[in-house]
Amino acid sequence: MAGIKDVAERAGLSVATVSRALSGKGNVSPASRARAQAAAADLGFVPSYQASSLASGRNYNIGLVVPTINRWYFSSVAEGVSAALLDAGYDLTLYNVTEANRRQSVLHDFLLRKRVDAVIAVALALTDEEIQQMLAVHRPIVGIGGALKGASTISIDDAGLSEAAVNHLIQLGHSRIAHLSGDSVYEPDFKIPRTRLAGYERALLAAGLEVRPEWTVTADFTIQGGYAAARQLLGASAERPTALFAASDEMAIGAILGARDFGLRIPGDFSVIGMDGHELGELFGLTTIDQDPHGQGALAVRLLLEGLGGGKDRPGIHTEYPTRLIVRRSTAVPPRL
Amino acid sequence: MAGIKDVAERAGLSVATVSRALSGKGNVSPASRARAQAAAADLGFVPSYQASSLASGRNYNIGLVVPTINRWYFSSVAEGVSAALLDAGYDLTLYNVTEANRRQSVLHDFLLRKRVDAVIAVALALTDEEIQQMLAVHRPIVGIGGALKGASTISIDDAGLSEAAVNHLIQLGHSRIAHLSGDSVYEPDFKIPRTRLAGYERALLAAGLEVRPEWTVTADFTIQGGYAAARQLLGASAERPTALFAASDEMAIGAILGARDFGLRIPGDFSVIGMDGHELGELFGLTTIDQDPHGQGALAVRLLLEGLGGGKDRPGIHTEYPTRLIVRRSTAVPPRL
DNA sequence: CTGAAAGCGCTAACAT
DNA sequence: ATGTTAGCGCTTTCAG
Repeated sequence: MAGIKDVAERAGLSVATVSRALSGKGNVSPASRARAQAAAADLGFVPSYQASSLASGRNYNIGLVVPTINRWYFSSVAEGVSAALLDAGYDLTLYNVTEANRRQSVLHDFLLRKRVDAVIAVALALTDEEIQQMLAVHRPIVGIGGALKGASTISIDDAGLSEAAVNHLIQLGHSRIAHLSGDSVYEPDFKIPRTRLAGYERALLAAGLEVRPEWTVTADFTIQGGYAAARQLLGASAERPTALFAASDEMAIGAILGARDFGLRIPGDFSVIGMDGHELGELFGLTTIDQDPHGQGALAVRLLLEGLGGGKDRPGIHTEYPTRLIVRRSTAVPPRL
Repeated sequence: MAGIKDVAERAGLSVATVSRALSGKGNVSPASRARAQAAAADLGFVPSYQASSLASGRNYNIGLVVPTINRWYFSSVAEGVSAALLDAGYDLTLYNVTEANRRQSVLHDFLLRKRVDAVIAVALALTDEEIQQMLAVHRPIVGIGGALKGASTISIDDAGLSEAAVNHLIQLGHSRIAHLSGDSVYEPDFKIPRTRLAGYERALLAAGLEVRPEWTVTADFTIQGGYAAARQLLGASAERPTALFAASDEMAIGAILGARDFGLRIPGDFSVIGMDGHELGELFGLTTIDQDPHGQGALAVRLLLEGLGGGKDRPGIHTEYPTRLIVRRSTAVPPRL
């Protein structure tokens, strides 16, 4: 295990110069730099992160906190974060927090222990105190998918986009529009399902359409859940809706599958619009609103890195991430009665 | 930022005693321990990881290397690893290595820099040299999903299980059995697709059935890919197979969808068996071989922790992870001709 | 059982 | 541009 000292010795330089030469910071003559690099290469020198972190206070490591890594949205964000971080030479520490009690420990034991320079929290509402703690020790936070008081956030306009999705259906001529909502048990921290539901209702109301409670069903954000809920909806409603707005693409796909099993043709008999931009949507011809989670992850990293590099402690900024409506084949005019 | 020194002062003890009291190592009188803990709590003391890592050489951090986090298998492994690690008080550093050239840098810059105590590599063939390097600096490795010379590995019997899957079909009476293989472009490091293909061919041969090249098609392990490949198979074959063994559940599901679009009924007209144990399999009634990636991830952590704790530098051990055939509704006797 | 002191390997003033 | 010198905050001999 060659240390910087060995390198210095071999290069005939001081450790300080070697450190500067290797890190690129500070003034070093080209000649010394070359000698340092050569010596380091010869010895297979690899600097110790802990030592340099301890000495400098920087970690080159950011923490990513997600409720699960197993759902498309979250793994897409993670991939975006990971790629951006790798490019920047940072490590990514993954905190897959599940139960409520574990959150405590994660935040306290890990994040606060200055192992990470910053935190990206996805769909996780931190308390004001937690945020203040992090910020107090100079650890920037960016939240994806919801408001985080005092921290920077990236999110989409859930209510507005839901409204737009429903309006797409209304413009096609639908008036019997159901909603497949997400169960907040599975999204405990943010009220995304509720916000999307609110957008749905607002669009209906704005168009003078009735909000029928029996046309709002709930599932767990998965294909399986969407399938079951859609069957319930289609099988139990006295009057069947002609269109459905699902709060996630996974549930939308489940609904398409469920509707098919009921002998309904998409979109001839039943239109479905989703939300997220899931890659599987293409296969099902799913009309959806693409929110590019990969890009959101990359943006979070950029914000953080700029904040880290620029140094200013400006208060959190909020970014509304751009989305786009992708019209495919799962939505069309309602069937003639 | 209270340090251990402040705690020591407040507790009226030396830093050494506080360190021992808080870490639980070494002999400390109950009274001192209590005082140290109280003082630490009062001050909100949180030990610095880098400082203790630097001093002790231990990191409480393991690296997980995956080719992608976006596919069910890998995110399931990651979740298993993450949960087990959290329980043990370890951090998880995620290395999502994609292109070949990045691998170099990941291994060198990150893994070797003693940031991690050990590495779990999923479906990633490390070179002998890479393994030796890691082992040389006392960093255990466990590989999941393939052989890693010198390191410990966890894998399933790909060839044997594929054979079993095909035999399931043969026993049902099928003789025209196709194979949906994985494209090794997407699995560059291990020859899993080839191994599964070999098992398929072996089973056919053992049963005296002909291996027809046109009945082996290839996709990228995804649902979309499986869908397209299955349509190709079903649409192009002069003589249509009555059953299909897919090298992943995702592709199997795609194939079911593709077959449905061809008007085939599963399993009446066409049987499909997959491999992996994807949670979506249930919805499609997919017969499959469950390999429990979550459990494999947890096991990898256990192996590592035991190795780390026990200390012995025994040579890598190989574990064959148990699997089970789950017979659902996608396989049945072949149609009468 | 406890304390003093010597580092862990590097970075960052501060001199030169 | 380069070297010297303190630490970063903790763990760990080594004495007592």
